[in-house]
Amino acid sequence: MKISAQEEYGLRCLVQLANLPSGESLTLPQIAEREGISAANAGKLMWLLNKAGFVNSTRGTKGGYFLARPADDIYLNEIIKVLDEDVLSSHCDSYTGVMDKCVHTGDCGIRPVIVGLHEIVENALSRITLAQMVGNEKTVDAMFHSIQGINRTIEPQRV
Amino acid sequence: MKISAQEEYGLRCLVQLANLPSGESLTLPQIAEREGISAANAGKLMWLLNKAGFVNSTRGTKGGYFLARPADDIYLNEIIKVLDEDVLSSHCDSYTGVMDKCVHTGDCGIRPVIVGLHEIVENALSRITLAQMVGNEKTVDAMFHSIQGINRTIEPQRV
DNA sequence: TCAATTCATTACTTTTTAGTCAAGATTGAG
DNA sequence: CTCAATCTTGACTAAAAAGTAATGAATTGA
Ligand code: FES
Ligand code: FES
Repeated sequence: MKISAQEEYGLRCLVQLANLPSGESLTLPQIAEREGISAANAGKLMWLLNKAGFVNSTRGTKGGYFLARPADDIYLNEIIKVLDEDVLSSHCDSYTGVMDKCVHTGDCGIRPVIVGLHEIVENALSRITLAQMVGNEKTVDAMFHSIQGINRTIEPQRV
Repeated sequence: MKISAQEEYGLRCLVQLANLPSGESLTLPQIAEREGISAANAGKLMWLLNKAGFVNSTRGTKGGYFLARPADDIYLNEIIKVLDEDVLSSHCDSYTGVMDKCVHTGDCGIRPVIVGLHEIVENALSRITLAQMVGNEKTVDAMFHSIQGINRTIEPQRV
């Protein structure tokens, strides 16, 4: 269970844009430098994010990328869904071994656990916006734990 | 954020062994058939799990694999740690782009989120035993949600 | 003993993911 | 208009993960 390179770097690039004063934009070399990746790689990531509607771009001198929507309106689960295709809905089509379909047809004790795990992650991500990732480590860490702390699936107790 | 093939199939093979009546064992072809993977692949997985101490094996006719410990004593996070190396503790060494180290030295808003996500998963897995994955889909699903429901990180409220 | 069965280990091949390159298109400045 | 800066796009290359093959070693039973 790990995050892919595309998710990691794509997310980082978006945070760089979210970090920007309103009206400004970043070029590929600028993004690349700030994240320590190559400009070519940044280009590919921004292309994906552009296609998905998270960023807009302008060409030519003074061109660059900027967020297409307000950062506090973009939730991380939307981003992750674009950067790494959704496996939650197709688990049994993805891990088929040498067969065409999962062998545990119908009754399966694995699926609820794996799918449940992915749901937990999805759930956690859907509570965080891009805007909330801007800031220093301490602030973001506090935000994360505060949000996840509220993530209770238990019913309120009666007193 | 997805589970790797090794995690998926390794876990499945262990569940097959956990499913077994006490004293019995499964050969590689048997495991392979039950999981719809090749015997060679099953062999590699079982080799890993054997090295890690989750299963024991006997050779020769009537040989096979069986759990080295009681299934209700094996937690999923231990298994996953063996099947897919731990990324939780080394995030900034893994995604370094073209540099040697992460660029956001010291103060980073990404790390707490990524690390936090992995912690959530680790946490969820550490609450489930292999024994709890034996059973039909409905039972396991109920077990999973019941356990995760209790997974609250919020302090008890004062009244 | 000897042959069949089974695990053990390492090397190899294939597939997938990650990352790079190069040619093209658009924009703005002078 | 022309040029340099910049994004766009698809093909290409490299690296990592997944899966296969082959050889060797232990065990059992005839
Ligand atoms: S994992 Fe797909 S049916 Fe069990
Ligand atoms: S992700 Fe490593 S320092 Fe930010």
